[in-house]
Amino acid sequence: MLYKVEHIAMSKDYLGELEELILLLIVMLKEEAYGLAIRKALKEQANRNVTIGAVHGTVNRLEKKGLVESMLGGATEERGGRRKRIFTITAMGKKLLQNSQDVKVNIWRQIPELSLDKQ
Amino acid sequence: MLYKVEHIAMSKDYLGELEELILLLIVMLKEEAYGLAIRKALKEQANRNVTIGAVHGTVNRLEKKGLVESMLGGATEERGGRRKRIFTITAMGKKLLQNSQDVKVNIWRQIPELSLDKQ
DNA sequence: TTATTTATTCTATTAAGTATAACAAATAAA
DNA sequence: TTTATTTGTTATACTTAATAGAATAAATAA
Repeated sequence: MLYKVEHIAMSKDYLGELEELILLLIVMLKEEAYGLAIRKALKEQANRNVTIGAVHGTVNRLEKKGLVESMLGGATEERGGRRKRIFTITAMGKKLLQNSQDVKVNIWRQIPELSLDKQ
Repeated sequence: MLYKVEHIAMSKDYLGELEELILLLIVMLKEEAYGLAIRKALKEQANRNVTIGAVHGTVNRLEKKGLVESMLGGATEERGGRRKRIFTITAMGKKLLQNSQDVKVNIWRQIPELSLDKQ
């Protein structure tokens, strides 16, 4: 059968699961918020093993949506390797991140303690 | 070019964004956790307008993963309409839900208040 | 120049999220 | 006892997010 397809392009007003985590980690990591460091933090903080490709895919999406900005780090550090691409959260990113957490905390508050106790 | 595709089927140990929200709402709604009520709660609690198809798609996925169970509600209530399919969270669901929130709360705790203040 | 290190980008694919329409089952009304 | 109305779930088609794995790029060191 046929379906009417009416696609109104607009940026979602909420974050994907990995998007939220990575956005949080970018805030946490500050000046050290770049691809590999984010990947490491995901492992340490969330026990998540994501590939570096997945991390970059996500930060690029976040940047496209205007939730983060990026700039290249200095090249004159005494080490080999390419320059880091440092990410920082934007005002819009902050708002969305705060809201995502608020919504969940609010629901948690409406759940009586016993509901989630281990039997 | 060619890529080796080695698919090891295994259930992820974390929740998608909507999965987490709906799982939380199922706990909150208790005996009233069925499709339409979940949809309504998403609107009220998270300001999310998702279609009923999206809700059922998600709860079915959650059940397939063993994170919720469902059973049909009584039919003898004084109202028309089909019987409700009531969802309850499983022990595994609880564990995952608790962990998802713990991870995020932990990162939030490592972020100095000022990092997210409005300028 | 070549090797090593540190990092990002590209390609292909699966999984999650979504809208819309169709269908099903219960009671109420004709 | 059919038809309407209400309340609900299922099916289909599609877009976006998440992912793995390989390739590429740019910096310093040998």
